[in-house]
Amino acid sequence: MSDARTERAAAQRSETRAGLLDAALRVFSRKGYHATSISDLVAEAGVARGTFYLHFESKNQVFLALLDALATAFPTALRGADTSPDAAPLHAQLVDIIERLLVATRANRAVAAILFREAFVLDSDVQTRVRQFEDALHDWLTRSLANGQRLGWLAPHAPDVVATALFGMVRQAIDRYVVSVPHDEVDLRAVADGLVAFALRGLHPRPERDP
Amino acid sequence: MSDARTERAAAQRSETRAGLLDAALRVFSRKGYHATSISDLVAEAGVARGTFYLHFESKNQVFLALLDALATAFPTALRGADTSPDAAPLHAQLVDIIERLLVATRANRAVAAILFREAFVLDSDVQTRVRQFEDALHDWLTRSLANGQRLGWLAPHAPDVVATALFGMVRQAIDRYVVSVPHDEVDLRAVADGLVAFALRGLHPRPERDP
Amino acid sequence: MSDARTERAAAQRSETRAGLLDAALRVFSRKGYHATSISDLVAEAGVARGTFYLHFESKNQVFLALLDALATAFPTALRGADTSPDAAPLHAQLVDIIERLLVATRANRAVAAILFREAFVLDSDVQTRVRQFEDALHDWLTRSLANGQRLGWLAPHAPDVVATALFGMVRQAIDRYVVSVPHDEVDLRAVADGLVAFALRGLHPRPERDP
Amino acid sequence: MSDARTERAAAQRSETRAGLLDAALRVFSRKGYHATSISDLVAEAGVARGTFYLHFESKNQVFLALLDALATAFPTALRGADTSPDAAPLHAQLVDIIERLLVATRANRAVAAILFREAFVLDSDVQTRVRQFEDALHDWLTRSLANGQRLGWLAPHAPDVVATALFGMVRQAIDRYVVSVPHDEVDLRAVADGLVAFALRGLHPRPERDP
DNA sequence: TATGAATGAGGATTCATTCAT
DNA sequence: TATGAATGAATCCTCATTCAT
Repeated sequence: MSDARTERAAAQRSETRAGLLDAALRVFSRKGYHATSISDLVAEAGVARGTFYLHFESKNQVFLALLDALATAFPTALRGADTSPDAAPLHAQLVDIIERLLVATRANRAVAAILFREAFVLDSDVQTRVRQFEDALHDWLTRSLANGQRLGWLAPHAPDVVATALFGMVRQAIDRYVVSVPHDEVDLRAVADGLVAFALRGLHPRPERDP
Repeated sequence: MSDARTERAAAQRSETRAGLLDAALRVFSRKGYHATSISDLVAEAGVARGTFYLHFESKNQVFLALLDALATAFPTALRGADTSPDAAPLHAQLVDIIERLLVATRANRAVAAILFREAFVLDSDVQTRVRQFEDALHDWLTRSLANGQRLGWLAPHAPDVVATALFGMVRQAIDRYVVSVPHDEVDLRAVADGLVAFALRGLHPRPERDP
Repeated sequence: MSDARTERAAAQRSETRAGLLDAALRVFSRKGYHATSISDLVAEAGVARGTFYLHFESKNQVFLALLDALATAFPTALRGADTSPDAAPLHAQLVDIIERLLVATRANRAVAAILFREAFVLDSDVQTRVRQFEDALHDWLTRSLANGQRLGWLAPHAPDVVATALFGMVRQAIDRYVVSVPHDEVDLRAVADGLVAFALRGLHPRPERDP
Repeated sequence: MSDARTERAAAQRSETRAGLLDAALRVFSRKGYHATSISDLVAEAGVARGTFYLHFESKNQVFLALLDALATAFPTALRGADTSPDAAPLHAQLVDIIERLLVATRANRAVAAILFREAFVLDSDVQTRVRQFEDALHDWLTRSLANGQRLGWLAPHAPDVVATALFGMVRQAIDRYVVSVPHDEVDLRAVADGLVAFALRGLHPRPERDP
């Protein structure tokens, strides 16, 4: 009974929670995760200190909640890429994927900044989660590379090392062209194109092109 | 006057300082920079709290002192590489340089760990210093690439993006094969070789090899 | 919304603050300002250390808050004096004013003690405030004396020196008869009378009275 | 035996002690007593920290040693005044005494500053000594005044109050015209003259002068 | 006697967290 | 559910004092 009242309360509750997440995003962007105190959070959100603990156990849980948004945005963005065999050639497909990745990250710039720069001051359980995600990604990359080599699609470099290299390339590109840049003034398609071109062709001048 | 006494005092002083630096290295490795308190430091070094402040102004200064060791080790290591024109071919030279870089980093693993993982919780002046170093390195890389392209030695990719990619590759390799690995069980020459091969040739299977 | 809760909270807050001020008054009286630590304060008030910083920024702010009480009591006390032209003769009026001054000071004995004895260990901004107040008072006294001399009401002594002397007289009287005396056992009217008599007539035996 | 060596050692010892006292005077003048640390003292004196404790038990003892100089200078200065019955008239004699007092204080300005402004942060035994000195002076003044009144030389005001007033007058004059003034730019004879004139004649315009 | 490195008690301050309302 | 005053553990840092040389 009194469903209306219950519903209303639930709505208000999730509103408060959303307000806290919004505020967190803003303060984290401004001061960084580590330098932000619970006081800063509740002040920005305009709620009482105690209210925070009704919704989150700790600052880490806030970050995890924000991370969920990123974790959702990523697959969504990538799912939009057309990877069917008869679509664009490999190069264009890869550029498309990388660009979507960069754009999705830019939409969650503040979270990405924490993830890349302050992961090590997060609680150890969050660190574990992040590390697991990275490991999973690295393993998937390594297997994909090994597979591509077996099929003759890729040059036969050490898969583990190349996976590491690819991961580092993209990570640094995100840091440089997305996280460190205050506004959306970088052409991410050009960046994606440059990365893919380099990753596919390498720095060696191609002798066969000369003639 | 009384040089003997003065000398002995100075010796004792620098011994204590060295002990503090050693202890810092150990505790930072174990708990991370941010999670380490001055209490932890002096407990590990076996000196009184006040003694710390006799030698360092703050935890940041300790890190800077440790960083100096790394900053010294790097050029020394790289100077050993033979980069004369008639030495080994480019590939072998690059492998040599990268390997020396990785080895030198391994010798200062704890400092590198802080540098890569916790740079953002260091004092802003240290952050500035680190950022300046990275920027200088990036600029040098970019200019070198542009130069190599003009001379026809390198493929014409976007220099800024490629510099970013190269930086990220090496950084991630250091993180994965040096910092994250507790003991010296990784063959860094193999890693260096893999990185250089990938960076020079790219992932594309080489058509000219097919026939 | 929920005015009752907010009001109650505010009441509790100002109660705690008052308790801290009360405690401060007691401890300052007992140990002096400089010798009192924040620990002493909170122990006397029976609150936690952190609570102190919820209400005051520093020990200095506590003193300033106590000083406000004195700064309020003074004008109030003096306003009670009847200084209309057709009231009592000058001598009686002056005695009344000085007595009210001494009584008001006695009601804030602990603060006066700090003000007179430990002003120089207070923060420099408090020192500045105190010094400004003293300077203003000295200037007012000097101008009043010069004025009285021009009108023929006062003997033609050097106004600046006499202002200094008057200030010192009252100050020392406060120190001796108010601050240094634990209880209210001094007849402040008699003190005021003695001061005024001396200040008006001087030590010289009055020749004209002899005959 | 070896008297020469012993003597030389004693000479050096008292030289070090004198150097510390000199340094103390300088630093106290610059930073005030309370704000001066032992470190400041030994740094200014150019000796080691331990050396300080070979000569003084504490900062308080340094101040006491400096106070001795003042305690010696005072009687010396006053002894120079000609107080024989057939010398100058009372007024002139008093001016002479007060001026000598002010001048002697000016020669020991730094010590006087501490005495007047920071007496309450000194050790309790020093406080006791200072208080005893003040009490003795007050008692002597009171007795002298009572005596003068009995002999008809002085007007019959309350001796205790007048003693307090006189003490405060001089004290404040010292504070204003000696301690607070950086250089010797005040005409202390004029100040002494103003004080004595005021103390003898009072503020009341003298009716007998009018005709 | 002089040195100066080391000591550690003591003080200030912050901030995540609790709990009565 | 929301509030916000209170808590107190944890941390940084200073400085008078000691003591081996």
